[in-house]
Amino acid sequence: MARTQGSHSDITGPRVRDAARRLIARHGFAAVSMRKIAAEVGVQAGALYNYIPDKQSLLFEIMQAHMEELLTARADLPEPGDPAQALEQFTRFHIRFHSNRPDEVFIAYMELRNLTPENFAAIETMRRTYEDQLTEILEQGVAAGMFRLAEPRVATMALIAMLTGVNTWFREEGRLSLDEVEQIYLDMVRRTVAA
Amino acid sequence: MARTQGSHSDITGPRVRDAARRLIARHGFAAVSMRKIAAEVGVQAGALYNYIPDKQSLLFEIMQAHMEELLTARADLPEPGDPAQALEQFTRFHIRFHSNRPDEVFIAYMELRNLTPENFAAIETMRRTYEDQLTEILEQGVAAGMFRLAEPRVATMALIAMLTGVNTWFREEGRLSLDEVEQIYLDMVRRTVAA
DNA sequence: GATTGATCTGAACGCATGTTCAGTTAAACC
DNA sequence: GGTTTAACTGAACATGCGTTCAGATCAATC
Repeated sequence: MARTQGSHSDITGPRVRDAARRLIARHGFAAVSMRKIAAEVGVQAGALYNYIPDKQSLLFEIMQAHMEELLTARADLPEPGDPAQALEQFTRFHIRFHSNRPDEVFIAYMELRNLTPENFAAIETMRRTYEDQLTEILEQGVAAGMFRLAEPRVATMALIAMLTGVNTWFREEGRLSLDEVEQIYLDMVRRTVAA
Repeated sequence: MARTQGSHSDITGPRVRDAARRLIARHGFAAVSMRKIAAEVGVQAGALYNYIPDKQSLLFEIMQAHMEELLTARADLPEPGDPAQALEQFTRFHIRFHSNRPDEVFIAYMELRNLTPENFAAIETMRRTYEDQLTEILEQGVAAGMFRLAEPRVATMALIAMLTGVNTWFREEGRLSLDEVEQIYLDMVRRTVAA
C-alpha cells in the first residue's frame, strides 16, 4: 500500500464535499454537474468516483452529516434546570447552529425532493427527532404550568419555522448583530408560549 | 384570421402553465424538461413555444402571476378598524391564501435562484411590498400602544416565516381543520406582538 | 532503483436537454 | 368548397449529463 502518507485522498475527499456543498447551496442539486464540482476541486469528473459512489450519495452524505451534527451538538448541551431554561437553550442553540451553517441548512430544506425514498426517510427521521425535542420541552412546560399552549405540536412547527427563518434575511454586515437577533427571537418565543 | 373561435390556444396556453406549475412544484424547475411539460399537456415539446418564449419566461410568469394575485387579493380586503384588526386580517388572509396555493408558494420560495437577475429583482420587489404591509401594521400598533415590539421589521420576518410554515405540515386530511389551525396561529401571532 | 498501487486523466458511452423550423393538419372563413 | 392560417408534429441542432474504464503518473516502499 503505497502513498498512505502524503496521499491526496485525505485532502481531495473533503474538498469534493466542500465544493459540492457550496455549489449545491448556490445553484441547486439538479443544476450542479459532476464536472462543475470536479472543476471547483481542480480535477477531472472521473476522479470524483474515487470518493463517492454516485451523485445521489453525495447529496445524501451532505444532508446526513448535517443532521447528525445537529443532533450531536444538541445532545452535548448541558441539562437545563426547567422548561423555561430548556426553551431558552433550544432557541439560542437553534439560531446559532443554523446561522453558522447557511449552506447546509439551505440544502437540507430545499433538496429533500432530490433524495431517493430511502434516503429521504432517513433524513426525515432525524428531522423528526429534532422536532420532538422541542415538542417535549413545550409539553413539559405546559404540564408544569409555565407555558400555555393549545397545541404543542403546532407550536413546535411554528417556532422552528420562525427560528429557521433567520437564515433567509440575517446578514453578518447588517444593522443587527446575531446576539441582538438571538435576544429578539428569544423574546418572541417566550411570549408565544407564555402562560 | 381563422380559428379564433374554438381555437385550441385558449385551452392549451393555460394548460401549459398548469402542467408546468404542478411539475415544477413537485420536481423542481431544473428537473422538469420541456418535453415532460409537453407530455403532460398531450403535445410535442415544440408546440410549447407557441405560448411561451422560453423556459425561463415560463417560470417567471408563474411566479409573477402568483405574486400579483397575492397583492391584488390583499388590496381587495376591507379596511380594518385598528391595528389589532389589521393584524388579525393579515394573519387569516396569509394562512388562507397560501394554503390554497401550495404549488405556487413552494415555487415562489424554492425557485428564486433559477430566475435571471432582472426577473429575480421583479419578484423580490413584489415580495417586499407584501412584507412592508405587515411591517406597517406592526408599526402602527406600536405607535398606538397596542403592540410592543423592539424591532417591527424583525417581527415581520419572524411572523411571515411562521405563517408560511403552515404549508410545510398542514394536510387537509389531518387531525386539525384549517379553521382550527388559523385560530391557533392567530393566538400565537397576537401573543408575539402583545403589549 | 525497481516495484507497487493509490490517484487521476481523457476519452468514450448512451441519453437528455432547450430550442428551431420546414412541413402537416384541420377548423374557421368567404 | 376552396382558401387561409393558427396549431401542431417530428426531426434535427449543438451541448451537456452521469458514469465507466483503460491507461498514465508518481510518491512511498522494499
